[in-house]
Amino acid sequence: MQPLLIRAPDQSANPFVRKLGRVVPLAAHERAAIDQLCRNPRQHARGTSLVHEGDRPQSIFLMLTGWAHCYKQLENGRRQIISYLLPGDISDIRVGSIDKMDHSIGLLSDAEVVHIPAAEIFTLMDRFPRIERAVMLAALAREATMREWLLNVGQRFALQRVAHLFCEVRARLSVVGLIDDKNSFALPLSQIDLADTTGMTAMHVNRMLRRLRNDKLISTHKGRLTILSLETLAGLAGFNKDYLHADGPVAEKPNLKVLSSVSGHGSGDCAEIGERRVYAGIF
Amino acid sequence: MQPLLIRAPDQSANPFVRKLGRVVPLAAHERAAIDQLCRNPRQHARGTSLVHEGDRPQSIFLMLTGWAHCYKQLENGRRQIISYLLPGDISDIRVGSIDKMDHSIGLLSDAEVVHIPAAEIFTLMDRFPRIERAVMLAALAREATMREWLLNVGQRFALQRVAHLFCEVRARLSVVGLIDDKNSFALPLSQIDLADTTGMTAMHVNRMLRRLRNDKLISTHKGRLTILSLETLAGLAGFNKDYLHADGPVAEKPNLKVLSSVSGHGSGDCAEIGERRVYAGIF
DNA sequence: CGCAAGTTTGACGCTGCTCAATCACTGTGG
DNA sequence: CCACAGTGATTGAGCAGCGTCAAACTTGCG
Repeated sequence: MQPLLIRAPDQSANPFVRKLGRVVPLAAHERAAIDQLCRNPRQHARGTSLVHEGDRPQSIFLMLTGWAHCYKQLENGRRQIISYLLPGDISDIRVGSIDKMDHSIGLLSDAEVVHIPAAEIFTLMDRFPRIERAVMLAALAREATMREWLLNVGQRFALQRVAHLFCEVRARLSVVGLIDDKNSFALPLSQIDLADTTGMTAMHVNRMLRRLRNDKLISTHKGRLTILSLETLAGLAGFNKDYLHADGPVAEKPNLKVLSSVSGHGSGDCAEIGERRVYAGIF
Repeated sequence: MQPLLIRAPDQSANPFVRKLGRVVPLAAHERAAIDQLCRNPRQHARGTSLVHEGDRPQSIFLMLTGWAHCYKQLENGRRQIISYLLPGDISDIRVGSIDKMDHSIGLLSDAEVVHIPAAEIFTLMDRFPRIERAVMLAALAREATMREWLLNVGQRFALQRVAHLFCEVRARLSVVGLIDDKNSFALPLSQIDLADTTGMTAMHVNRMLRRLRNDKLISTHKGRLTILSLETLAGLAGFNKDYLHADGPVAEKPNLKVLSSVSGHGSGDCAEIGERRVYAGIF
C-alpha cells in the first residue's frame, strides 16, 4: 500500500484522468501533472482536420471534449473509418517515429483537443511510471478495438455491425461518464459516418437503424442515441466488452519494463456525470 | 558516422535481423545479440497453437521460419484472421501487460519460433537503442497493416481484396528474401484461410482466384503463388506499399525517446536468397 | 487403400448496393 | 422574414455481388 494513492473512483473533470484512473490508480500529484498538461486545449470545429494522410505528424492529440475519427481514403472516394477518438482518448504516441501519416484524423464534432509534443508525453511517462503504464494499457485497448472492428466488418451482418458499434461506444463513453441514467448519449455521427465505419452504405445503415428502432432496441433524437435494451442489443451483436479492458486494474506482472508498485482493485461502476458540450449529430 | 556500422544490405540468415536492418542499420554486435536470442527456436507443427484467446500470455513470439496467424472467433464458428506473422515478424511485445489474450495465435505452416520472455526483449532493447527503435518501427508497421486490412475488408470488392493481400504478402516476404526471381513464393494458406482473412467465403475466394488466373495475373502450383504481373495486380488492388514502411530507414526525429545516433540510407533492393523449409499450403 | 481435408463448380437466392426521388433541417443572403 | 442552397435522412425499385447449399473431384496421409 502506498500512502499517496487515492483509491476512490476517479471523478475528475478531466476525462483523460478518469480513463487512466480506471486502469491504474493515480495519485493526486499524478493527476495534477496531467491537469497541467491539459491546461491549454485548442478549440476545433466539426469537419476540420488535425492531420492528413501524408503529413508529417507534429504532435499527439488528447481529446478533452468531442469526437475525432481516424480514417483512410481510397482514390474512388470510399472512406474507411479506422477508429474513433472519444473524450479521454489519446492518439498514437509512437507516431512521432514516422515521417508520413498513413491515415488522417478529423473532427466529428466541435472539440477541445490538447496538442502534445511527443517529448512532453515521454517526460511525463518517465516521471510517473504509473502514467506510463496506464497510457500503454490504453494503447493496447485501442489496438484490441481495431481487431474487434476487423472482426465486426469482416464477419458480422449489417444489423450486428451497427449494434456492436453502439455497444462499444456506450461502454467507452461510460468510462468517462458521458452516459446518462437512461443509457442515452450524444452520438455525433451521421449515417454516412456509420456507413464508413461499418463498411456499408448510408442507405443500408438507415434501414438497419429503422429495424433497431422498430424492434425497440434503440431510439434516436437530436443526435442522441438511447439504448432501450442493452442486453438484447449486445446479444444480437455478439458484444463482449472484455476487449476494452475497461473493468478496472489488471493484476500486476513481474516481467515488465514498466512496473507500478501497487496492485489496485476495480472501483465499481462508473457514476455518471452530466456531459459536456458535444456537437449533436443529425439523425 | 560510426565505425561499427555495417552499411551493406543485411543478408543475415536471421530474418529478424534482415527485417530490422532494413529500417535501422545494425552493427555487428547488435546482430550478434539477436542471433544469441534466437539460438533456441522451437519447432511447431502446422495447425497447432501458440496461444489461445483467454490465455494469459507468457512470452513473445519471433518467427524464424513458417507462418502464423492471429485470429478471433465468433460463437457461430466464423473466424477473422487479424494478421499474419511471417518470418522475421514478432508478436506484440506489450502483450505482457495484459492477463488475457483477446485473440489466438496459430501456425499456418510448420515453423521455427523463438519464445522470448518479455523481460529479455526489454533487456535487449535497453542495451541496444537501435534495436529498440527498429522493434518499435516494426510494431508501427504492423499496426498500419491492420489499418490497411480494415480498409481492405470494409471498402474493396472481393477481387481487389485478394489481389491486395497478395501484393502485401509479396512485399513483406521480399524484405526477408523469400521471393524468388520470378515473383514466386510459398503461400501456406488454404482458400479457407484466405476467406477468413478477407471476410469472404472460401467458395467466393475460389472464384476470384480463378478470375485472377484466367486474366494471367497469378498462377498457383503446389502451394506456391506466382505473381505474373505485379503492376497490373497492384493497380487492380489499389495497392500502395507506403504503409509497410519497408523501404529503408526513415529520417531521424529530434523529439524521440528512443534515438539512434546515426541516420542511415536506403540499402537498395533486397537481394533474394533461397527460401527455407516452409510448409507448402494447398491450392 | 480409403479417409480427411481442401478445391472446384453450378444453381439459387439473399444481403446489401445502386440509382433516384422526396423530405427534413439548418444556415445564409437579400 | 422568407427564399434558397446544402447536407443529411428516408424510402422504394431493381439488381448484382456474394453467400448458401450441394455434389463431385483432387490431394495428402495414416
